[in-house]
Amino acid sequence: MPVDQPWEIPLVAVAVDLAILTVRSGRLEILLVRRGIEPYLGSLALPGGFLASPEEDLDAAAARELTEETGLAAKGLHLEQLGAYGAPDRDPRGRVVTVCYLALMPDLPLPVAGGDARSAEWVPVQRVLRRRAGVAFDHAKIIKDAVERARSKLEYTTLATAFCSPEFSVSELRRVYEIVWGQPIDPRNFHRKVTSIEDFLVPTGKYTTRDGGRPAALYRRGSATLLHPAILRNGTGRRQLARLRQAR
Amino acid sequence: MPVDQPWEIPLVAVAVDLAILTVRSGRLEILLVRRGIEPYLGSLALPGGFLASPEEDLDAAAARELTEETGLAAKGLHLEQLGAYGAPDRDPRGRVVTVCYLALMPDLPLPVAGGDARSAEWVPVQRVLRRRAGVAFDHAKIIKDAVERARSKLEYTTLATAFCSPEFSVSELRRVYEIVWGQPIDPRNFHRKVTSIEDFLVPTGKYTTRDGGRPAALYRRGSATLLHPAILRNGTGRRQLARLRQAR
DNA sequence: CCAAAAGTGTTATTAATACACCCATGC
DNA sequence: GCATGGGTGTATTAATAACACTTTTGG
Repeated sequence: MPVDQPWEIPLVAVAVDLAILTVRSGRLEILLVRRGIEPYLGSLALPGGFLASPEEDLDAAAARELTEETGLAAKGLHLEQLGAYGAPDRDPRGRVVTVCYLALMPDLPLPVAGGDARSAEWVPVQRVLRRRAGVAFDHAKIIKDAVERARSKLEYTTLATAFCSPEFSVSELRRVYEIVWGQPIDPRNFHRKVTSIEDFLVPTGKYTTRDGGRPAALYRRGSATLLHPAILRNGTGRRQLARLRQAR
Repeated sequence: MPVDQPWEIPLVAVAVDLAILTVRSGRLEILLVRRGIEPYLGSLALPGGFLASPEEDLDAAAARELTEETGLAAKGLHLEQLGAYGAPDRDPRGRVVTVCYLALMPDLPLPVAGGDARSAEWVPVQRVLRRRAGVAFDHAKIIKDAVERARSKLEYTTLATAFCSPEFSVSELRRVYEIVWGQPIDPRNFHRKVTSIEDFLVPTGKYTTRDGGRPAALYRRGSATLLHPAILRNGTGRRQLARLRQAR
């Protein structure tokens, strides 16, 4: 915080970037835009931009960008701050500190036509994480952080439902977990677990057969936000670690 | 991220603030400084300051401030980014975005003499959270976030050891949990749990009687950073909730 | 009929909790 | 001796995991 010298304070440009994740065609994907100007012309980058005015709030800027990029009202979508990225050399044009936000959304048909929506496209995060898709600036690191944040929040919050449409079946919810975590989950134990957590899922009374087989009950998000007990990823528990150790 | 107009980009002042927590005299306390200038002259505030130069990295600025305020090398202390705070009206002097960092340290005698170290003092966080101590700017909110971050990280990481001196007993570690979480923990179950987690605590072979009673084995931090299974706070689990519900 | 997915029951193992009890020191 | 805290044992209960089995649809 400000202490003395109200002069010689370096001023920097502040940008707000968005890591918008969705589960689509069986994969975790992120919305990236093709850059139309230098630097990194033609590269993929996170959608975002500088503050629109010196008075714009960071959260408001993130919500504005989200609407601009997806055409959707930010209201109803999950949007949380991921962190600030401010390495001095991260932008060749000069000092830019970016505050990045994480957004989660279901697989919606994007009316990608809004003012700023240039060539936005969904890119599988694996392509970015495995360096198959080069992304501009330090965005690969940001995307890595965003994915890890999403992965860990599925464990102890009800956020997985943010990837689902308003009405979803237990197996659709399970597929979200499986895709985000990249590992299979026992359908039977999962069903029991999520339906027994209070206020996590509220039955709509409706059923669907869109996944084939016996009709599945449809649920809406409940009011719970924290999961107790948590739904833990395999591979991080002690038992799993011991198993891995044994298997060499 | 930068899209078009390389002009008319609002420039803002970027500050780096520190929420330095420690466990001291049986309480969780935070290092605050008494402001010597307007605004909020005379109020308590988080230590911090503007970037020293347009080239300074955010993490480096946080480490520099930490050293300036505590006289301690940032190396060895836990320092992580908490988030960016950028409400447009948070500083009456104009637009300031602050990137806040969380630092945890043991109860060390601070050689508070370093250049910038004005009147730094340890303040019990309860005094701030309960609005007994007015703090400048939006720092009450930042402190609230810092404490909540610390509390939740004790659950699933080995961070509690950051509050302990290099060699500590199990009960000293337990006291950290009890103080940060504000609730008693069964000493016997705690002992068993922490000593059974691999690479959490490494025995030094030494013993101490500084807490009275039978000599306690001294440990150093192990290499583990994540706890599996986690050490869960009471009051958040299902059983506890059910109990509370029953008790009305 | 069969395939496929939904959902229930059962059992074994692991972890959390509560608490009885013994141990090793200072005084 | 006694008080104090360190540390182990054990029984109960809850959560996890593995998997057999039944249900209900589409074709």
